[in-house]
Amino acid sequence: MLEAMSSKYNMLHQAYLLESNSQLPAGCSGFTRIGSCDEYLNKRLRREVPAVPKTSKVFLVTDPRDNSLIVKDGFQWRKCGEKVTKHNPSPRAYIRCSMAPGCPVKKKVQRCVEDKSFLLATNEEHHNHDNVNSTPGQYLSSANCSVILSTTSIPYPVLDNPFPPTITLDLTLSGSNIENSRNLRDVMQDYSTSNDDNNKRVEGCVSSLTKRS
DNA sequence: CGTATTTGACCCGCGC
DNA sequence: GCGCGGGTCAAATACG
Repeated sequence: MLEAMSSKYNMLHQAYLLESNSQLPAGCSGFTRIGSCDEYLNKRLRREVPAVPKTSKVFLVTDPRDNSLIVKDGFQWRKCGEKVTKHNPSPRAYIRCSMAPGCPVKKKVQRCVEDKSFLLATNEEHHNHDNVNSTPGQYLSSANCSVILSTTSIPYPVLDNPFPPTITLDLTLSGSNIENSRNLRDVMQDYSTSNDDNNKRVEGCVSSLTKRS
């Protein structure tokens, strides 16, 4: 995960530099344009469309005052279990999509050990129905997400976000030859220079996660 | 009263 | 084979 994040950030950084020099085609800007920038940087990377993974992990920041583990992304979720794991005193919630009968989507949500404002949501399977409340994968304002790191190529935009800035990093491994020119700490420090508190919280939480990985 | 949530028991996989 | 930890299930409880 650390390698993937570093790799993706490096590519994004290059893409940003290229864009700053007006070398990118129109429409290839912003952090949520990962796929198109990726292709622009290395068109030979993948000719064939990779299979959509059945599981994805979303690392997001929520309001610490909000104790709910239900991620408000437009879908209707039903909590079906809760478990306290060994390495984390915060309970892990097991929730299922109740928007449509027979929908196989399951989600595991757990708070970070060091900073309870961070949530790690693990999605399994895919919805067999449309989301009538918003576009798929869209997190709503009540989730209070300010940072979202995704292991899928699907961006997770946030609406009416009171905690700027919002950033989505694609953590999907696009190849085996990953070059790590920057470490994760650099990534987190660079992504925003306007909010030191957020940076410190992200650093602490990421380091706690990487210690166990 | 119907639906959602909680909670503890049970099951299963993995490591020793 | 046994114990531990994670995931699921279902009865009990809460809530609108």
